[in-house]
Amino acid sequence: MARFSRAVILSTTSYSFRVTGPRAYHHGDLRRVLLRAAVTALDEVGPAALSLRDLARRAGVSHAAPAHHFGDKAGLLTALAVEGFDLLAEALRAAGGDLLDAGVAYVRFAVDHRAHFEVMFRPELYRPDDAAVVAARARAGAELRAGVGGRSTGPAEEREADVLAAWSIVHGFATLWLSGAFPERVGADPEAAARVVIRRLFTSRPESADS
Amino acid sequence: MARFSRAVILSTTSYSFRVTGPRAYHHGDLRRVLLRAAVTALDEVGPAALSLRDLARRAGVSHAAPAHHFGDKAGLLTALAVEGFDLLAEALRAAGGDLLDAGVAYVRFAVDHRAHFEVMFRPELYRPDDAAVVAARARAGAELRAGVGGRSTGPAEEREADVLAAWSIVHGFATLWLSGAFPERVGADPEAAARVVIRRLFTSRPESADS
DNA sequence: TGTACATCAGTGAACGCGCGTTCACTGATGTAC
DNA sequence: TGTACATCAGTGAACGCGCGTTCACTGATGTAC
Repeated sequence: MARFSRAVILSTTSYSFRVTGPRAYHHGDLRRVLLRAAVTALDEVGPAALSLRDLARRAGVSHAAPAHHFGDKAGLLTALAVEGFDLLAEALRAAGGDLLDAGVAYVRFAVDHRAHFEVMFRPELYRPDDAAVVAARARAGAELRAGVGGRSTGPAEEREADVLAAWSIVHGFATLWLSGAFPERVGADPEAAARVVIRRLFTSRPESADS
Repeated sequence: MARFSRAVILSTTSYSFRVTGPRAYHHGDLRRVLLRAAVTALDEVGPAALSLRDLARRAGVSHAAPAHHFGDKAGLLTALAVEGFDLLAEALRAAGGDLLDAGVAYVRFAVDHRAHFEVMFRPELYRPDDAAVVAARARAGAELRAGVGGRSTGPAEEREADVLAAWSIVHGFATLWLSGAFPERVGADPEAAARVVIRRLFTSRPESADS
């Protein structure tokens, strides 16, 4: 488990936090710059209006340069999804094994990394069967199960249902928050609101305990 | 309340179920045919690749015809969102005031009307401030609160949190299901799986009752 | 019943635009000698 | 230390395509008389 978490950290680092890449030829680190530009562009115009030419413009390189690194748009978004799943895995790991903290961390990740989050769960935008994506998604999934199912002592089916319930409630909260679906009275602090909502899980309500 | 539900039915009817429109000039009911074509196109290629010219091709009319009815793509998706919110309101109303039934109905709506569902919660695709959308969204919201908060007897803040929790869990389940994020072992029946997950809400888990 | 007219849904040619893709190229870097 | 060469990230011109938009038009329908 400790070794596994370490692997997650290293992987995340190599995709997102390394300042100087192993191969900085002419530009310096165009691959990373393009990924950053993609995040900005996704935040501004959304996935539908994203184009490689626009990213090249934002990065100050010729329009044909992005193809050298990612091939096409799906290739770029595949790299972004890998980065996102690794960031999520790290966020969940850092939250420890507590259900409430892990849930809040999930919501915080979605709000802080909106572009990554929206790409990750829209597999038609990238290549979900890519080996790096499959591995990164598995790492995030393992952290998710550790954050929720770890405290559960019931039968396997119950633990599985607990994981799905916790995942659903935090994913739904994050998605609805990002889309602006909640009424204003919910407030402006997603983490505080998420905390209140997540507490409703696995906590009985007197008048519905019989159902 | 009975009058309100009636209004929902009428509204839904006018947008979706009326076979002959009030104005069928040359084509017959091009507006409705284009909306149907949009649903098919959204299911096939997603919102990013949707184009008015493609819809015209599918409907067998000239490429300039859709502009007469919807102005632009956002106008068409606004009409689709209205239709979607009314269909959702009706589905929730038909489920009655039971939390579990309403939750399952929400998931069933998302799976059966995937195109509508995906557009509804992506406000950047349409005009969320359009009067018809605001009204339809309010109708669906009222049904949602009736399906969940109606059984709650606690203080207002608790009822509000209950509604957000229930909405989040069913919305998250539907979203994750549609994106194919769940592992295979969850099965192929979304309603059965949703039922198991929704039961976890407001039902205490022995080992976490203290948190 | 018949005619003349107004309405307006839908046509189709034309336009400019941004896109992805191709491909011969340039030139900075790393390395062999 | 210096030179010659191989590598390959990034260039830029060119292309064809589908898009949204415009606009004069066509022709079916409803209605006034």
